[in-house]
Amino acid sequence: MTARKRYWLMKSEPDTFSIDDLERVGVEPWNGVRNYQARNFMRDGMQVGDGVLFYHSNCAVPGIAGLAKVNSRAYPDPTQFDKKSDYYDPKSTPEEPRWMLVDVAFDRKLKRIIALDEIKQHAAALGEGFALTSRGSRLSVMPVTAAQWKYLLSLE
DNA sequence: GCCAACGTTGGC
DNA sequence: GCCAACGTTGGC
Repeated sequence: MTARKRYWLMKSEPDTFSIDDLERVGVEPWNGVRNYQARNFMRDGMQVGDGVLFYHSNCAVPGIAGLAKVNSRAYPDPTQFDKKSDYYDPKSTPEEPRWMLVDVAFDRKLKRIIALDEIKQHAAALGEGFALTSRGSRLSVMPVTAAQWKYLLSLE
């Protein structure tokens, strides 16, 4: 039995990894998440086939740039064991890995970027609990309800 | 590049 | 287990 499809928003800095990069490679291990809450969403919440809003952060026009899909169950992020990686975590061991990731697969680019600016204007419709529009939130992986998903894509 | 907001670390 | 110091995120 499969559980109902869930929805997520995942942030990426386009200078590092953009929706175009994802389109090029097809599938990408979402490495480098070093926040427990974000990890827990990937580890405990994500299922293969879930929908992902691919969000561009820390750039000229932050916003939702495309759609992706969760393409694997969570597994240990290999970069945590790699001493040469920026994401190396000396406190993590292969026996007890601290950081998990999922593979993310390209779905499609949006016809246009749905800018954060614009999303903020719909904050009321999206609800108080939405981490993207709640002040000061830096969460890089967050759940999106089916209603929020539908609403956001209706802006496209 | 600035800096507010937030999460984590570590001394006590 | 408190909390100050520090590091990071990410919009602007």
